[in-house]
Amino acid sequence: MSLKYSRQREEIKNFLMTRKDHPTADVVYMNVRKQYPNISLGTVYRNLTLLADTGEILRLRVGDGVDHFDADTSPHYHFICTECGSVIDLEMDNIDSITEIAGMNFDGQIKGHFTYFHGTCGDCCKKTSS
Amino acid sequence: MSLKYSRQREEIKNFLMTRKDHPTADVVYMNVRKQYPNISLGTVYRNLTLLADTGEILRLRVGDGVDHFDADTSPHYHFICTECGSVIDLEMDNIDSITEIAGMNFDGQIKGHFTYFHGTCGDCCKKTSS
DNA sequence: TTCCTTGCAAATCGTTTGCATAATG
DNA sequence: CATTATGCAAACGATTTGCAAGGAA
Repeated sequence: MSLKYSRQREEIKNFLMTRKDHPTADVVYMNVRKQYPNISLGTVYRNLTLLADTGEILRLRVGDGVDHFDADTSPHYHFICTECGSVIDLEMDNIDSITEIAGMNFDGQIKGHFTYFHGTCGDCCKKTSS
Repeated sequence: MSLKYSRQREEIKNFLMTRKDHPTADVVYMNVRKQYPNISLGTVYRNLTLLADTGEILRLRVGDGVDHFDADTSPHYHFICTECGSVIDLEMDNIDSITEIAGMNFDGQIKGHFTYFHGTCGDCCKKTSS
């Protein structure tokens, strides 16, 4: 089952690369529709899944019940604002050591971890204090 | 909107306290039904949400698309086996320092983090190697 | 009697899938 | 030509909700 080119998939990936706010499938759909008005939500979902499976994009499960997607596949962490729901990249030191810490008293094999931070983002801090 | 006693809620919480495998709402429903055959799934969901909101239980979003629930509200971490999907408690040192690390270059306010470890559990390691 | 809780069923939401047709290699 | 991708609509699974009736304070 080799992949064949598709303009839709290309456009989906291009759109994702222009955004650093980790859009949901629906947001991708809304935007790609500007270029391809006939594209269907199903096609968007199929291609997002395809791109995530091949490792070209990341599927983020931030805990709000909706999947978010990220074209930046380099290792990094995310922050979710509990006020406005925005998903923001964090620039921080590597914390892979926690995987070792977790494995110390565990008899299985730990391969990695999913971590996301939560709190109030910069913008929402200003709104609240004003 | 103060809470009123309900046998169903009591039984749901009691059942959760007997399990350390972090059941889903459906599993809770199946089991509580043994005591209360007429209980509805809706009631189970309503009470699980209620108990989670009051902090009496934890709602775990482990990334498999289904919510899991935990009556152990003491701070601890979870491991999810990618083979069998089981959710297991981890006994490990505190890693709250990662919240500080994450906050160093961030202008918002980080309140905490959700971390899930994944890999192959002890049982599945044995199965695979045999 | 007030108001929270229940059971039931219908509704919702995000996502997946079947199918006939279109596009790619 | 063989196969993958598409659009559309229907199907799905988990969870939520409206409502009339039941139970707690």
